[in-house]
Amino acid sequence: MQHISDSKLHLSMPRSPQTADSYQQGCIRMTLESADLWKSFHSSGTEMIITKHGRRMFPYCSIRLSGLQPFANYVVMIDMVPADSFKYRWKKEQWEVAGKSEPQPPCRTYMHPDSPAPGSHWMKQPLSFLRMKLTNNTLDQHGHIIVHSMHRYYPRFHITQADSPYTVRWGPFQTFSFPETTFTTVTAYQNPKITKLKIDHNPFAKGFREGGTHSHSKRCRSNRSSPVKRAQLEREDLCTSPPGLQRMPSISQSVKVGKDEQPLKEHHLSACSSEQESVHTETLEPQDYDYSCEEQMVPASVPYQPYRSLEYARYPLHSNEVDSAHSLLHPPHHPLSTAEHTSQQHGYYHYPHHHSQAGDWSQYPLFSYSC
DNA sequence: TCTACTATCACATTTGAACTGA
DNA sequence: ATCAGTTCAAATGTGATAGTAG
Repeated sequence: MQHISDSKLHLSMPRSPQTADSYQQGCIRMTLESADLWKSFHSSGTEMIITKHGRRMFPYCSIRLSGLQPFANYVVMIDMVPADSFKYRWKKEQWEVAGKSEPQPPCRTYMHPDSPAPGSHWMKQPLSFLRMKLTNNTLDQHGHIIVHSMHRYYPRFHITQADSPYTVRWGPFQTFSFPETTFTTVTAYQNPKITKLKIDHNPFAKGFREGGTHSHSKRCRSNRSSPVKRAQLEREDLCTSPPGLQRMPSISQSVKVGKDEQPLKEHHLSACSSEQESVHTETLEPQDYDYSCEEQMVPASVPYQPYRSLEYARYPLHSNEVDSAHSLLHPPHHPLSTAEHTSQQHGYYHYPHHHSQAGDWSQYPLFSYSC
């Protein structure tokens, strides 16, 4: 894992003799849009509401890409990675560890609706994952990303050259993540600072807030629409295909930053498929870099850290200790790692972690679902 | 009793079909 | 006939909170 001191990630492209041309000798860059917004949330401890039927993220993931081959097709995906192996609770105005994490829910990967698209398309404008939803319903049938409540996650972006979603699993991946996008999942907001931030920045939040109808005594608990209508809506939602363009105004600001370029550990990639899950494997041989799949992250320079009791003091997370914090926020793992791990027969990745509790997260598929 | 989750509310915003005019 | 721009109804998403479940 490499640490870079800014929000622009910079990756060396794998040089393939078969496909190499002038463009491939460049590098893929990914910039987090709304980095300032993410950081302001992160400084208070970002919380993401999750619901049974799926809830959008706010701030939502939006990135800018460069360094792609203009005429080559790419698929861009996102998934959620546990930031650590703890469960949290909100107590006395702060987050504290409430024990070990729950067993990992079914992992899903959300494919950007434009995928596959040529590099020129991806580089033309920022791409957002506004429509991606998070749910705590492990039986979800809508393809939403499944996460546990009261756990910490961070989004991870994957880019691969592919002409169709069905050939994705055979290609080399480049993986990116941003520490400031780490968040805690909740079913109801805990930190009032986060609530205020969301109301200030999220246009949808104004509707209810400014409506002036907060009195539940006036409310009629009967449904606004009949059960038949509601069921119909749910079916429609099930069939909804993502529209192309987003008209929601962007509040993002691209952050101009440095350009540290760091080669990462090697990943030998192989793949096979099950019904809905693909198997990506790698061997870790630091002497022999491949770059076929790599992940780069940026350390967050933000004061917020969850409170940890003495019981967990051996896993310090302090803003002054960027490296140790980073190893917790972003364990030195990779989705396409450790070929020998037996679980890979079932389509999981092995994540090497610093501490034993992380064993629950050691199996992590890249694709169990795409939407 | 406590904590976490779910359902429900009203309204601003988004979406896309329908319409209009060049 | 086609395209671009406009209008507007329906759909969507939002945070707060009472009720429920464990």
